[in-house]
Amino acid sequence: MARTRATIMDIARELGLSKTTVSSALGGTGRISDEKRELIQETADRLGYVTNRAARSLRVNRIGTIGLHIPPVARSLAFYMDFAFGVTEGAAAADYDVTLFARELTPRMAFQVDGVIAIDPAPGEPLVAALLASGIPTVSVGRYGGPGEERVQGTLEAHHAELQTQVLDHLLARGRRRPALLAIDDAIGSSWAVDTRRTYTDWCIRNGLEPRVHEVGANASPRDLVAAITQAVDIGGADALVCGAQGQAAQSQIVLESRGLALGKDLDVVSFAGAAALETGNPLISSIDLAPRAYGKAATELLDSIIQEPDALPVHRWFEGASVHLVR
Amino acid sequence: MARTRATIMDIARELGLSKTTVSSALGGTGRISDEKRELIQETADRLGYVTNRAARSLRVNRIGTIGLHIPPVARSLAFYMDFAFGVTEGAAAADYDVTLFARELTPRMAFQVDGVIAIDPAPGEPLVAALLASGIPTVSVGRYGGPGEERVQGTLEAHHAELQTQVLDHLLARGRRRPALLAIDDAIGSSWAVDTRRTYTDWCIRNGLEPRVHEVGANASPRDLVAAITQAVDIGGADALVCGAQGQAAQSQIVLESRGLALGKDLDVVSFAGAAALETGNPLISSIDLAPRAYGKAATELLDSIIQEPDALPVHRWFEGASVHLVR
DNA sequence: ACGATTTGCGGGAACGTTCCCGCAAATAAA
DNA sequence: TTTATTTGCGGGAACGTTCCCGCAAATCGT
Repeated sequence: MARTRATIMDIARELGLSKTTVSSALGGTGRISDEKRELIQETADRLGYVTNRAARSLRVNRIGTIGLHIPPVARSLAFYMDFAFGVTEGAAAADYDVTLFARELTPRMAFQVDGVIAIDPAPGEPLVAALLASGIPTVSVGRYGGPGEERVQGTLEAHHAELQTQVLDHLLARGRRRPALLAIDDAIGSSWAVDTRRTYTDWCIRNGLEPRVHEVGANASPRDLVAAITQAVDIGGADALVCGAQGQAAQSQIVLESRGLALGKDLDVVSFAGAAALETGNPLISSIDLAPRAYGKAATELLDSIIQEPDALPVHRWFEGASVHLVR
Repeated sequence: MARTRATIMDIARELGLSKTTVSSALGGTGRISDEKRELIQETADRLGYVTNRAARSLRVNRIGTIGLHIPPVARSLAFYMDFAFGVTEGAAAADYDVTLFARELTPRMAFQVDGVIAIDPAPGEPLVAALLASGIPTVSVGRYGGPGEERVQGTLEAHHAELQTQVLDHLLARGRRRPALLAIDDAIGSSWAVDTRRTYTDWCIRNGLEPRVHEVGANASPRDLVAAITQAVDIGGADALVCGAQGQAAQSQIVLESRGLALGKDLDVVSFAGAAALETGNPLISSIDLAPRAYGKAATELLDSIIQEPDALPVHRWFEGASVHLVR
């Protein structure tokens, strides 16, 4: 069909105007009468004009692409997938492409992006460190605790501590006194994983409860999970399960129910990172909805603002889109 | 650090040559003495030169980006995440970027890519249909059964039927006579889902067994899964569970083991789409490893060849990277 | 009414590549 | 030796934008 796209010159010729006029009309710059601006916009639509990103990139000296780094250990989680789509959504709005960053960083990759979003980076994650060293505008979602942290120009964080405390308080209000945390293995070491553990422990101490932490591992097999649950409930006598990773609360639900235990009565299960159809909206599971899609979009917006203003001081921003869902 | 990248002109000046010479040396075109070619390559590396994709795109009239469409229903599956990384890997090798396609297609998106990969498209998936209508080179991974199918210029398929039959035969060899299929809800309607069901049913009939199909839904909650398993085993008296979706076999494992059933003895569980750490390599679960990463890479290679040769006839290609893992 | 300013628009260059062509020197064919 | 051909390289244009500047006409201030 449309083998060769309409250019700005086609519009100009069609209307007997100059390319400059058309360009500034479309770009919203310069001084142009409203009538002409509308006229130009109209014919642009009619001709199916879409601006040639290569030409623009070349001219304005911007790549038009942002990189997205997802921690290798945890890529399978739905959270990251949703987050990625949130990023692309925000990117499209600001006229960026998104490229996924795989393991190793070739120097060329660093030059092919205007900026990078790293979600839940482990401190010292080699790819991120390399990116930072090359001076590329970088947003860390969750704090990056590794070397070169001072070069991170933007950090986006959710109110994990507050949200988690709300859920824990709710547990307390329901009379639970022996809640156990199914914590993600520390090997990941993301600020989220670290903070979660700390929030839980501090909260326990503050409320005079004994912390019960059980490691599970981000890619835990169902068997590992069962083992951890058994350990927590049978040996530890837990009366509530606080699940860190997405989906683990829902899985715990089956395990416990298959033992004849009733959620909400015999014990409670809550999720710190509720999965869409599994936990969020589950009438028996209190959960935190991290709103990954909006989270990703917010990250892109932050990155974009940093790219626009490269010399600004490092900025820390809070993501306000997360929410808790409490049962009953 | 590197605020402004070295250009081809910088290399030319440094060596007292012309940009043409440098360009063709780097691009491997034209007639150049080997000595000069090496020399140019050397200094290019030394200066950290990396070709400006915008300039190249503009000149050679190619976008340098391919779109990836993942079915909205099933995005959370690890398979698609791995597949996406396989695509980016292959794309990097052929010097493409990858952009994720979200729900709606704005006409501009269609013009911002050289081609599209659609993995497991539902027949009639609106985004894919729109893409096809716009005449963009398109690869369908799994068959696209919808309107405009004749415009699909490349199809990549794995030998699902053969692989699945191997697994089923293995079940038969182990003495199982009442295997039940946990099938993904037909709403998705991808060729994989349809073929799977058909393969199972035909195989049953061929072997004189009664087909037992239980719907589960791609985003089934653990509870739904438990219900299906209960139905299959308790009511249907199944002696083997054939799981369609990734991760369901591993979940079935817990459900069954928590009932005191021994996998491999009392009954068998197999997966038609083994998840990496959960099922593939699980000593109790036979599974098909779809090798999503390699699969994705193969898809990009196919798409690239189509982009190079736009007028070729539609091509169907088999992906040979999948494999089965049989227990014992 | 006359100068100053603003408004509306166009010419041209530049971004970094690739590619077509041209041309001298070297080499081969006669 | 003379004539063809090949080899090695450079000049210049073009891809589609954006942006700086210039300039006439319209509008304003007094």
